[in-house]
Amino acid sequence: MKLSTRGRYGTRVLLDLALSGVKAPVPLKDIARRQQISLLYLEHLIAPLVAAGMIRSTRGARGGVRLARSPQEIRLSEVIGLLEGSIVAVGCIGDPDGCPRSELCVTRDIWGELKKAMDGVLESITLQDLVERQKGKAQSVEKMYYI
Amino acid sequence: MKLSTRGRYGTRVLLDLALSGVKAPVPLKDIARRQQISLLYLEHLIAPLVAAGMIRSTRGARGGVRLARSPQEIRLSEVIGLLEGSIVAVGCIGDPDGCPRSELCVTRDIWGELKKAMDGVLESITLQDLVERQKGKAQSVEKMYYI
DNA sequence: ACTATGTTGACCATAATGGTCAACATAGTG
DNA sequence: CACTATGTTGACCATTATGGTCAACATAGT
Repeated sequence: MKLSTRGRYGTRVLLDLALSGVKAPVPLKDIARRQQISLLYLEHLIAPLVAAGMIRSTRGARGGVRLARSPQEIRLSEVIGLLEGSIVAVGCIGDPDGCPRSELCVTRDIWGELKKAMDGVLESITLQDLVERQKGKAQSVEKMYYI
Repeated sequence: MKLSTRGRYGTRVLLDLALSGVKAPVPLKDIARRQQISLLYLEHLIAPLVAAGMIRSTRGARGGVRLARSPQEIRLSEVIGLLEGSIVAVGCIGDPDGCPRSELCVTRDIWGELKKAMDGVLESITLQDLVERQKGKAQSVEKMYYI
């Protein structure tokens, strides 16, 4: 049970975009270099984000990608949902008819609670939160170097 | 990102053992039949649980497996940990030197929080809790049939 | 026209998942 | 003692997910 690179890379890519703060399209090449992700892989990574209208892309020279919404309006739950599929995606949840003992099944309830706990965490964090945390961290590191 | 059958089957097997409440060894064959799990797969499933001393096995005729501890003392966090490995097992967590930017990485923190949330849920549930929930459910279903 | 980008679908290597098989070890039973 | 019912172990296998690459293409600037 683990988070794959998709969710992690994707989140970093979005944070990269949010931090740069520019409105102009950012070439994937730049993001790939900064985040140390293969460009070829990155192209596939962002496809679901583009499809979902979370980022907008521009082709051609001076093209690239940019956030389609403000960072306050992008929740990690949505990001992870797009890139990893449903968290704790147990077959018997969501498809109640899949399991004949769904009514009686206690363990099923547990996986549901687990999912809810994770959703809660991710729902509560927006891209803007990440940006602020990042800025805070960078600052404290700077201070450390001064001392 | 999903829970595999290992964690789910394993939990059901333990619940099965706890519900039967017998001290005598229960043959894997019986558990496999009740839980609809292939016997051959089940044998492999329980290996880590035996190795960890959560269940005890007896070979030979009239052998089988039984809980090595009381259900109050078995937490789901431990079960899932044994069967699925660490939840949200992101490489960069646990191995702080793996990632050069671990100090600065904000997303890393998020995965840590996610893990904590899940651990919290699983830590709080013991096998005994499952037993009681199950009994409650069975009862309410009975009532439904009476009406 | 040319070049710099993103898009798409095919392809591939590796590992994880879910499962089976066969050989073996061990404990009871007749 | 022979036999049978169990659990143990390691090899094996098919399918899918993961992580990635390649090549052909579409499109927008210069």
